[in-house]
Amino acid sequence: MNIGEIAKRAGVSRSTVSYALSGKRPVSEDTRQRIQRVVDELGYQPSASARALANGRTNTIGLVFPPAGNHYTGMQLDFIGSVTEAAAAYDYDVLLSPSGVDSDRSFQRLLGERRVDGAILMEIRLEDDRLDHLTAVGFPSVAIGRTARPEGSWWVGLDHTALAAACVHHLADLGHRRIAFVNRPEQLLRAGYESAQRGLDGFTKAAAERGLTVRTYCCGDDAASGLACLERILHDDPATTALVTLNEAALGGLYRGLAQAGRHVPRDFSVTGVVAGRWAETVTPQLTAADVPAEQMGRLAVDLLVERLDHPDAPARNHLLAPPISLRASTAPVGTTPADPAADLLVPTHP
Amino acid sequence: MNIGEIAKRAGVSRSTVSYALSGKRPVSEDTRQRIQRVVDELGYQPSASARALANGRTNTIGLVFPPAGNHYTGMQLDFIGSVTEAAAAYDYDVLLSPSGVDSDRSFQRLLGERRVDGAILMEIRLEDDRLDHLTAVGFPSVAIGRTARPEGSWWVGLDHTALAAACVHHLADLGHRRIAFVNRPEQLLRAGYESAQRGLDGFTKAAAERGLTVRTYCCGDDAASGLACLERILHDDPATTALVTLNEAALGGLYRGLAQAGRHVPRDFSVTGVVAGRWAETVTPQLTAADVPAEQMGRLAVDLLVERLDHPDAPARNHLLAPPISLRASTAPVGTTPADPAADLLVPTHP
DNA sequence: TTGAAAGCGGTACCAT
DNA sequence: ATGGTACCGCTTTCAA
Repeated sequence: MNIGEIAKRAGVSRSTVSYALSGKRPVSEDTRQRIQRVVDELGYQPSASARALANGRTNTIGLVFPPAGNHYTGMQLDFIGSVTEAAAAYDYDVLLSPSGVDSDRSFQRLLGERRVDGAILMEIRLEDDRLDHLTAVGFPSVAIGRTARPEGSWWVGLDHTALAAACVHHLADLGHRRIAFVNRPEQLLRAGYESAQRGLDGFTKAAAERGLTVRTYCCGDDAASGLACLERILHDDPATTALVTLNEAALGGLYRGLAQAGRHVPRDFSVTGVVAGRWAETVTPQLTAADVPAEQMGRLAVDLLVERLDHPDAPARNHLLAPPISLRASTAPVGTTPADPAADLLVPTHP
Repeated sequence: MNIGEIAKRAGVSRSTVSYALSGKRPVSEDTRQRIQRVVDELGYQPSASARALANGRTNTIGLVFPPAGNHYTGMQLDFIGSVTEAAAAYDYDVLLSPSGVDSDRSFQRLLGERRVDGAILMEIRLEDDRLDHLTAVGFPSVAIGRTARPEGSWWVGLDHTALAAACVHHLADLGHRRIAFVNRPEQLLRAGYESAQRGLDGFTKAAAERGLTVRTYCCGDDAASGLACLERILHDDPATTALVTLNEAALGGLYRGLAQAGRHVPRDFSVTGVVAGRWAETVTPQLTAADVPAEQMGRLAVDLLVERLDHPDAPARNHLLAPPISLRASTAPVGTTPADPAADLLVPTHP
């Protein structure tokens, strides 16, 4: 079923069908209706490939993210969801590309074979060869995250430095003096992941400013690593009373480690960090955290990209977000005394 | 940069370039190398649209899942990840389509505009108009889940009936007599979602078989709903000692509800269900559950689809999985006495 | 207001 | 072993 068939049945030329459907040229109401009737009857829809070939646009955007091995974090997945739905609202489809670096086959296909009109990149590194490549060839793209020199480029990012610092100040204000930092995996930190790097930076500086005693840790993206990490923290400095984490996937393990060590949250130990909101609410006690507005960020990234696609020489735009800390139940003043016996939980040495 | 340009520079015809690159016709080693050199020099890659138009294949598969509002469950997201990576291994790209029903624009585009060679569908309903449509038009697809009449079609599914029943038997064996069932949201159950329907069925029958007293609940896909649901459970029958859940997203809320009600897991209350493994391990205590092998299922679905695409008249194949219950820490014999004082936790009325 | 025809960039058949 | 060319299905310019 192609446009020629429709033309024949409607007794008009192929171009007229094309124009009737696209509205790019006036068509007499009479023939327009005749064509529409045939189209409806046969359920005709133009071939995406043919159209893409003819006018050089695929109406598809690429979503690039590192292959996560087995596990994506909740945050990454929230991005995928929100980008997909925001794109659907513009009638764009989303093509997934699990590519951590420039040279990944999937990334090459996306660009080289012109499968997409533009791309959204997740998990940005401070020096990101994928972005360098895209910028070099002038390919329309928007980053979720900032490189080391984000000026003049398109992105929507989180102010990880400020967020981590805010967590430190929150804990310091509560009287905590010895706190730990639980980062993403060491491999990612070393690769220069923006959130890991800037987060660590913000944490370290704020802690120095407040004169706190700190230790920083890298931690695998899973519960087991979180548990192990927490054991190291308490082993290295049993007097630690709080931690800040960027590692959402490890959160469950951190909590379990605290429970196993007999530290009650938040009475004996405070936990906070930067985590997507709805995941912060699944743990008990609910996590006091700077909520990553993944939904909003995905939508903004799509808005930006669509704008850029519609106006090829529009000046670069971006959004830097710094959501406030949502106070929930995982932080408390250091050295709180139990308010009632019921709070006296998880303490192994109990008469 | 197109194939004509390459041909010109290499001093051969366009067809020779095409054959040299595809290997579908012998080309003298000499010219092949000459062509390859030009290709490498110019970084030529054939246009996906043109190729798709010419040979009728896009080398893309569609992944169809319901628009989830804001929240995808961990399981859904594991599917997306595993399907994408499995597809990448076959050099297929994945196009996302957030479509719950046949009539969604995105679904229409996928099929009508022939954007993909085949599709994988998630969140199957017992009567699924999307699948009916696909089958009717003979479009290659594989379902993750089974309809009411799965014979002769392509799918990879979970034996939800058996899984829910296994959970019941596990609890009954531990001595539990009054148990609750926490299902997916009512709207999904009524829409005929396979897991919700078959799971409920399996639970109900197994409970009857064991002569248990049960209540069944629908519950929203989020922590707050889980908390509310648990409160209802204990309100409706305070003597309830265990629950089975299919609702992964509510799990955190269920746990919190139990803690708030002063029920210690697993001493006072056992929790089990059907949940993706890595999410079962993030909660404390870790959930004893039938682990949904999302990673494996995604891979199998892609394998099946690729096989179907390569052999258009291969007979339908499928995989029905019934993973065993992984014993972790959230279930225990009913009425267990604390082994040591440390276990004496979360009980409000404590001297 | 409409039609004819030249691309878009490949593939593959038919020749040589 | 290689070249010429029709064709995939749609868009758009040029003409009428």
